[in-house]
Amino acid sequence: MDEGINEVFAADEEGVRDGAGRRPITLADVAREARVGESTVSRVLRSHGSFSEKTRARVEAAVARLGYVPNRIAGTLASTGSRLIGIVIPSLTNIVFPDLLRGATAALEQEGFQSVIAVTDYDQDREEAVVGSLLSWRPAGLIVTGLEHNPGTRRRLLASGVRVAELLDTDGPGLDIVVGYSNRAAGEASARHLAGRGYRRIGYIGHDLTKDRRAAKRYAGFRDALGEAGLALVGEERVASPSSVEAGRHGLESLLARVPDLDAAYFSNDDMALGGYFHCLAHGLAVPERLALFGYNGLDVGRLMPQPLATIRTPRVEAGATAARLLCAGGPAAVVDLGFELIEGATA
Amino acid sequence: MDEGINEVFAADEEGVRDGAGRRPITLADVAREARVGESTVSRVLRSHGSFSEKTRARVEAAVARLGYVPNRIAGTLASTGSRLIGIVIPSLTNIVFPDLLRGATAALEQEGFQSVIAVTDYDQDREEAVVGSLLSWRPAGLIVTGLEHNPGTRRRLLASGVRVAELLDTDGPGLDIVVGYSNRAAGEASARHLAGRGYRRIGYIGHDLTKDRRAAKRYAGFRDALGEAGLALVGEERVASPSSVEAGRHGLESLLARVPDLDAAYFSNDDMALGGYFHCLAHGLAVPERLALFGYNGLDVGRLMPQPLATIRTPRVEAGATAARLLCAGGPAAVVDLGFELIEGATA
DNA sequence: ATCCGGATTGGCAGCGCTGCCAAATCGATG
DNA sequence: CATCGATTTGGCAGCGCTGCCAATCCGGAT
Repeated sequence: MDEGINEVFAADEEGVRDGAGRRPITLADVAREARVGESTVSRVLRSHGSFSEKTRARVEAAVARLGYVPNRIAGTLASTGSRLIGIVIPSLTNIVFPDLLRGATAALEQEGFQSVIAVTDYDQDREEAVVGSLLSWRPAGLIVTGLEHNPGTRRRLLASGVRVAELLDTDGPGLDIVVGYSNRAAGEASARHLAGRGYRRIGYIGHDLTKDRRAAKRYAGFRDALGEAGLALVGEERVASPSSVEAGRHGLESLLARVPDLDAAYFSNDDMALGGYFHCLAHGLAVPERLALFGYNGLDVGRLMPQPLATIRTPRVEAGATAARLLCAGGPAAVVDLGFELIEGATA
Repeated sequence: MDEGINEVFAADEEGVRDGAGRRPITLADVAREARVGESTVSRVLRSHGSFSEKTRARVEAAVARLGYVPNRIAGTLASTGSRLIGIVIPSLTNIVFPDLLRGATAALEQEGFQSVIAVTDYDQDREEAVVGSLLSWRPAGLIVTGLEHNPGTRRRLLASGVRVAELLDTDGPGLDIVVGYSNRAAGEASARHLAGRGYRRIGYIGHDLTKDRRAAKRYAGFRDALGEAGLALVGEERVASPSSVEAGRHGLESLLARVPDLDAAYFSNDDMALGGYFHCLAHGLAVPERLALFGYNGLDVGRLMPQPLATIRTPRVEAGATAARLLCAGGPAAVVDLGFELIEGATA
């Protein structure tokens, strides 16, 4: 009867895989198969505009028969706005960024958006490059991490006219939407907590602060609040590598070698603190009697340690989700401070 | 002189942000500004075909002056193959999948490809949906996790004619490219190791095996190899939740309540094992004398514990990178077994 | 039977770019 | 100064879809 269906595997009878010679099926093929116009097929597939029930059935039957998959590349080009959101994160090694992704992609999906992800390795030049690369997909919005960007990145972001959400930091001016919490205040809160508990010989173990600006802000806040309490860091150890359990363990070891009478250690994050805890366990240092430990992020693992880690819980998943929703909603520029929660734990 | 440059912020003098009225800059604008043809601009920007040095300079100047960002949506539609690879992973909560992403995106970027990521939450129906969604971007290839897919997913994958790489499992037939290692063999090796060390009352602590098929294969291999050694599991605990430190800690606690004389615990992965280790620490159970622990994945954290975790290191980053390279290379279907490495550690 | 308003439908011009092909240009040669 | 091959360039037809607009259809009112 109809030749349409024979076109499915046009010029390629060899079945599975190797569609080399197979012409891809387009909306026009579906229209021909269903004996309706192209725009009708388009309307039915997007449930947009009006069409009769009978037409819907015919189109859907044709789609099923041909195994048609709409081409979103073409769809996006033809329509005005894209349904894409670009997400730029510094790292995939630290679980906080997958957390952020998780919140964002879940919310995005609900709104019918797709996300494209790029990783900068904490390098601002790479950030500029990946922002350029993401912008070339003409996204409806961009989610980036932190407020610090090099001038090229800022220029591109601004010039593109694309909505931008900056995440996980509220200490400074934002470009558009800002969702997060104050890293500075988190550092301060940590210092006040340790000082209030009576610790006096406090040290810092951190990773590369020139790249991780948020960790640098926590460090600054911590130092300042310590100063206000009449205290000062009695020692610090910065490892050159990214944060890790290993860096925390070795960092604490080095610091203790130099400052044996340390009574509390503030770590740049929970991974580092976990490493420090392992060092204490391995060397029989009583926590927190001999040495108190304080982290940052509030990872699950800290809660499950024999002694729950004293730390600050940050709403990472929520930040991703909130940013995604705000971008989709298209409201005005805004700063959303989600706050953080100090967890007393048992290590400090 | 030339009106081109005045078009940059056409109809919008108010500067920064809110490009509402601003007409996006297209390749045609650049061509006009540089006083060359569109195809010349296209050639220069892609360094493809031939053009004089003088022309290159003029085009680049025009691009810089206008702040032009190529539109890859249009570029992809116009050219034949896309430079997109879709990546489907079950979860972002477990660090192994970000590891895989890391390897894949790094390799992909080097080859000039962009990746689009989707998460299934270990749900085969969601996998089918996200595969469909990714296919609508007409990717050059797809990276999926595992070999088990529901019939709809397989059909879509096959029908699309797109290259597919299935990762982290070699125990079964693949669709096209397969990169990973045998989970079954990993389970067997773990069992042989424990049996060889003289452990006799061995238990299993795992998460939801109906969803995580690879963990199920390790479990099966473990049981079988135990059987060959004349042993059997003396108890097992399956938590309904996804794997986590918490699940491991509570799982071991429950199991020990039921089987107090357990002498070794095999966990579905390192996160679970870490939880188990914490339980032992918290309750003063000597490891490995009173209870031996064995994990899976070879996470960094296991290596840094006071006693390094006995586990199996899996090449996750390498698997991602290898799959990406094979997809880009476009060679024939293949199975690449990257193997795994048993780490003796000190907990078993 | 005729007319009317709303529901439904099809045609077609782009979206911004690439790929093809023909035209123009250049430089060296006869 | 004409000629020829190689290099460089521009024009334009799509890629597959959406959005607009005009055409058609339908059922009830006149």
